[in-house]
Amino acid sequence: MGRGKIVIQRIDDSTSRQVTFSKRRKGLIKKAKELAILCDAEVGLIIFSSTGKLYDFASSSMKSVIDRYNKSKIEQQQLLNPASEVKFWQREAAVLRQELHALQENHRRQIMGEQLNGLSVNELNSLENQLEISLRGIRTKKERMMTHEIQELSQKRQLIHQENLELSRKVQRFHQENVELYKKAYTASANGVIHRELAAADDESNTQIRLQLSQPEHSDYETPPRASQ
Amino acid sequence: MGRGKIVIQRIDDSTSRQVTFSKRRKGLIKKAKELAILCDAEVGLIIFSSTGKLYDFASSSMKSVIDRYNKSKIEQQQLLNPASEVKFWQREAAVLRQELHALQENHRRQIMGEQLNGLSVNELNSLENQLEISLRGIRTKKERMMTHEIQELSQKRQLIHQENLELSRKVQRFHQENVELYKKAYTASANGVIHRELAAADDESNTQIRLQLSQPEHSDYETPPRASQ
DNA sequence: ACCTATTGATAAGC
DNA sequence: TGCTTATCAATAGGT
Repeated sequence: MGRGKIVIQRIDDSTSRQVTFSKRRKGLIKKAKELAILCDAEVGLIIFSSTGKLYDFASSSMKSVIDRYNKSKIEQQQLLNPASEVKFWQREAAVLRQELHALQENHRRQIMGEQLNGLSVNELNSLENQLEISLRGIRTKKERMMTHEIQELSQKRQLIHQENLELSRKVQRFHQENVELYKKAYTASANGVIHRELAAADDESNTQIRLQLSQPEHSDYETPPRASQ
Repeated sequence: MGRGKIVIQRIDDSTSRQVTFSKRRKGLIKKAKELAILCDAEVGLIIFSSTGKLYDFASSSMKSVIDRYNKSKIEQQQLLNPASEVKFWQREAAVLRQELHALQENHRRQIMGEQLNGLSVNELNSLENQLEISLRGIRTKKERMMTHEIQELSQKRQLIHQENLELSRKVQRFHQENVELYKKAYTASANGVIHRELAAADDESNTQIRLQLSQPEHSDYETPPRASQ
């Protein structure tokens, strides 16, 4: 829809690509909004420009959408083990180990067996080089994977921690409200017995909350991993 | 765009809402695809119908998009937290890589340079062996460190997650108490205006909490934090 | 950023 | 759900 028809393939000219990106991104987000409103749907849209800038829209909140998405996906494929991610990396590590082992085995067979078949020193040399190159490749890959895993774990932990902080705030807010409501109820009502009960429960919760609240603040991550419990 | 103009607000008739949902969902996904292709963008789109059915599109993979989104979001607010753990490990990995590289470089210099100084083949042989032994030692150490780190991160995540669950329960309990207290206050007090305010705030919090509460259930934290081996 | 000719999306109806 | 068509909305190309 425009002055002319266009083919849907990467726009080569960087300028018009950028212009088109702006226009269409705006349109896409508008339509996402409309769909959410018209059809009472929950919609989340994430866009990264080719330059890496993030644009997003969510009818509720992106967190809610992503959580619901993950929940759906997990429900969808309950066939798979819930420990999928760890399992994945375990499998991956096993594959790498095997790969390595096979290579070593191969190597051994080569130099033990075929040496007798009269390979020249040059041939052996190139064989050795080849094997060393692939070994290095495997090591690099393994290292990348582990680094990646560490990063992902850190990120996830960060997310959970943020959630934790939010929950802490929520607890505090509730407690505040609770106290206020209690005052209202207590001053307004003639019956003090029931309320004294509630007040006691409140006090009990209160101390516990203070403990909880102090935790996230002080357990910063750079601290050694020792579980303090 | 259609036989008539429409107002953007929830379509009341359930049938036409469903029909519109089908059409517009299809259109939205098409446009998301086009944007990704035309502008070389990474796009993720998640749609839940009002009946809860999930529809999604991702130009790469949804995992990739969501990970990148989280990364972006964390980076955005990481201006406050420059001493980040991720950065630390990135640095650490870089250091290890350099160490390795330096060693290899050293090795090369040894066998390339000092060979001219008239070392015997036997001497060179033992030198090579020595270097390989120390290399292997470093690799083993590095690997142990990374594995250890992964285990620790998993454990920490698990701990924080448990904290999270407890906080969630606490929030729920508070909310429950809150509701009860509110009832007391409302029935006992003559002044209804102030309390209606409180009740509204309560409702708002309530929905948010439900979202929060539903989360931990579905994330795969129950996964044993144990890294294999 | 703004302007239109033109294409594309879709509301309504079957 | 799919097809058709009149209409409206998005946008390509230009300024």
